[in-house]
Amino acid sequence: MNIYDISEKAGVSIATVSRVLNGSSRVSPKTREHVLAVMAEQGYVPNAFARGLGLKSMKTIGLLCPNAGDPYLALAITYLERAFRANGYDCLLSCTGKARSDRVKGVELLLSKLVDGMVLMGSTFLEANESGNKYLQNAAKRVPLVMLNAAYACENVYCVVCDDYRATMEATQSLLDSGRKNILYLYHSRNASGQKKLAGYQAGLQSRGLPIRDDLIHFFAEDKMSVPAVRDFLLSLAHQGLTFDAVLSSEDILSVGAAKYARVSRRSVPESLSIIGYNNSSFALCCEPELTSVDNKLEVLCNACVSTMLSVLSGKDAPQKTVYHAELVKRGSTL
Amino acid sequence: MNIYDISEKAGVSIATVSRVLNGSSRVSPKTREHVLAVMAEQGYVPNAFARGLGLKSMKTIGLLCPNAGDPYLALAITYLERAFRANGYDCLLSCTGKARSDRVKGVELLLSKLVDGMVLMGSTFLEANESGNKYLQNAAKRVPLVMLNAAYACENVYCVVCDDYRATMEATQSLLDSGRKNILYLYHSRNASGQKKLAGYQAGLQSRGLPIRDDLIHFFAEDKMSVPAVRDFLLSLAHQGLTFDAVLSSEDILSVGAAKYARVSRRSVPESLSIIGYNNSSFALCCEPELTSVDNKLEVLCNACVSTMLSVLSGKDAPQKTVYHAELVKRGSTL
DNA sequence: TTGTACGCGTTATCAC
DNA sequence: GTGATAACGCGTACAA
Repeated sequence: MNIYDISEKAGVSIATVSRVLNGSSRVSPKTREHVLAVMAEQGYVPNAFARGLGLKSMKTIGLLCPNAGDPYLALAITYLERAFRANGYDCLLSCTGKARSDRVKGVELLLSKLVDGMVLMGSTFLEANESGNKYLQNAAKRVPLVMLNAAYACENVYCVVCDDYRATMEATQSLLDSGRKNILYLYHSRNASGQKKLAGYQAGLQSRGLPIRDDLIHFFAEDKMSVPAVRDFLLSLAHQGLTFDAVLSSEDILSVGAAKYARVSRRSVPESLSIIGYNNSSFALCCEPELTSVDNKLEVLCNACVSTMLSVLSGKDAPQKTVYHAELVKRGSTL
Repeated sequence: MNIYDISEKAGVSIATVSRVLNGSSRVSPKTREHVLAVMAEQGYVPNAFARGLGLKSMKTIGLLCPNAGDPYLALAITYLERAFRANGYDCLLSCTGKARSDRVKGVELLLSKLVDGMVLMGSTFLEANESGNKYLQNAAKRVPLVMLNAAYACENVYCVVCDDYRATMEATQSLLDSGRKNILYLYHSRNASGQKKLAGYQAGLQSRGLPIRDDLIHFFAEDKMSVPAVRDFLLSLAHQGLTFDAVLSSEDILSVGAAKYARVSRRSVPESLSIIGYNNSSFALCCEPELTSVDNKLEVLCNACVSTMLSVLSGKDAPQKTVYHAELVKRGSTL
């Protein structure tokens, strides 16, 4: 069942059928009705490949993420997909993993599928050295790129970020201003966003005249980022004699580990230990008391990604960079 | 840069270029080398739409899920996408929500994009009445359907499920055999899978000669399925005088709520209250003690979905239904 | 307002 | 082995 069959059964040319199909202007209401009736009767659906061939687009967006199993990124996928779909675009998903070669391959694969644009989720896709981002520059020559939570200045690359630096700085200041002296900082990623968060923590300390102490800053590799692992690690830290009265982390799950440490070692939260998480996820609600957490407005960011992309695709100009401010959601784990 | 350009620069016909491209049969090693060299030099990538038009396939699988924000489904997406990609297929994601009309639309939209097959995640896509599943039957006439965690007997529909019934039955028996008398059952979904779990719980009770008590069975709507909400609900139940010494749930997060209830009301786990969750997710590790949980082997199920789909697509015959057995992972929340 | 004819970039079927 | 050439199904100038 193709456009020729319809044109024949309807007694018109394929051009007319095509016009009806594309809601195009000049078709007499009468023939339009008739053609539509025939199409409905025959259950006709235009061939997407042929259409794509002609239009050079199948209205598809590539979604790249290092790992869709991460609840945070999973949420982002939901938000992005929903918004794109509402605007007539489908999403091709590509979970590349973090290995550089796989990420590059993922980008190329999506390009080879002729997506209209790509959204790159998280700053994992950014390399420290400029030459490492050559693959992004090349991709941007073919389709618009929108980066979520990553900042990269480049032609045809648009960035939507939350101000992680300011967020952790303010969280740190909030802890200090409530009387805390020794804030443990736990983080799980050294990518650009992870570095910003760390820098914000350090800036927060310095803004109150406190030194940056390496013994209060700890990194967790991905496979070590489980609640029990963090709990045990903090237990060992305390056992070694390290003193701390607050924990700030780059991920709620790390802070849940801290809460667990507190319970096991009978330290009361928030009286003896303040805890702040990041992402304001369901995990923040798992603890007793519930965790104060930085809400980085994921849904807002995602919607901004989509509307930016749509603007670019429709030829309108869009902001190269959009920055939102995170919000500290205060709950029972802080004074 | 298309196949004509390459053929011209290489001094061969497009037929030969096409043969080289498809690793196809009889091409002299010499010309093959030459053509490959020209393609590499020109950075030629064949047009996916044109290829799709000819082959009637773009090697794309449609992934349908009611809600990718659900960590469980998010994980499933990761597993499925990874396995399909490893086999040369891309995934078109469609998060439809649970409304019936949207689900039907989602299926139709993927069909209109000419996917090679579809994976439907969760039994949300199954209706109770047979006529409600007409849309699945129709879809199955066009492409193979694989259902994850849903059983539906129909031509060209393949199902991969975990035996939820047996899983909750065994979990229930395990609780009873450890001396528990009054098991609270909390669930969050009334779809086919949710009904199986509930039935398993009931069967477990009856297998030990206990009655099914409606006052011990409670449903949580999606928006009520948060840790604090469950905690508060259990507090109110206890306040009303209901006695229970164990909680079994259809979702880890519900059980986390139960753990929180226990802490707030100073009931010790597992001495005074046993708790079992479902899915064996990260949430099960958030509590102190960690939760015993039913591991329904999601990754195994997903891989089975993919290999089933690949078999069908390659013309081999595949099992109409594949059933796996869940495993009760015992942790500190049970005796 | 409607129809004709060509282009889009491949794959596949023939001949040679 | 290799090369013409016809599909594949649709969009769209251009003509009528």
